[in-house]
Amino acid sequence: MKKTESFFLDVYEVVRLIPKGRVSSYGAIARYLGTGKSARMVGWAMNAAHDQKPKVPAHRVVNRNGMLSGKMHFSDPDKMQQLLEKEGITVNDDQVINFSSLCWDPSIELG
DNA sequence: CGATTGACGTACG
DNA sequence: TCGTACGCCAATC
Repeated sequence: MKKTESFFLDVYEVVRLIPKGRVSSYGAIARYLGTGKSARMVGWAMNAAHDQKPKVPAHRVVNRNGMLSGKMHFSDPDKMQQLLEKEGITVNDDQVINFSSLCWDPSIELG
């Protein structure tokens, strides 16, 4: 069984579940998937998210600080912030404002 | 097969 | 508050 593959798909699935106008963190997703400390694997999965047919809203995934650490990996660095602002999320200095309230933790929201 | 890297997070000083 | 160090695990060199 391709463990890594299911892990990637699982990450994409969770990311798609992030409601519009909300954001999540790599660590929160990692913990929900059971990887726990391996939040890097979530980011690594995101690296391949561009190739996914169902478009993955990777712009809704930021680090635990609410900083757009992955903006540079988008087609255009500013695209990520534009998408977030388009959904009603305020971004300043590559950082999500009021992130604490906007943080969408799957381990909590999904139960 | 060993060393390096990385869209992270926590710990320590 | 900020910078450095370490762990985590898979992919890449």
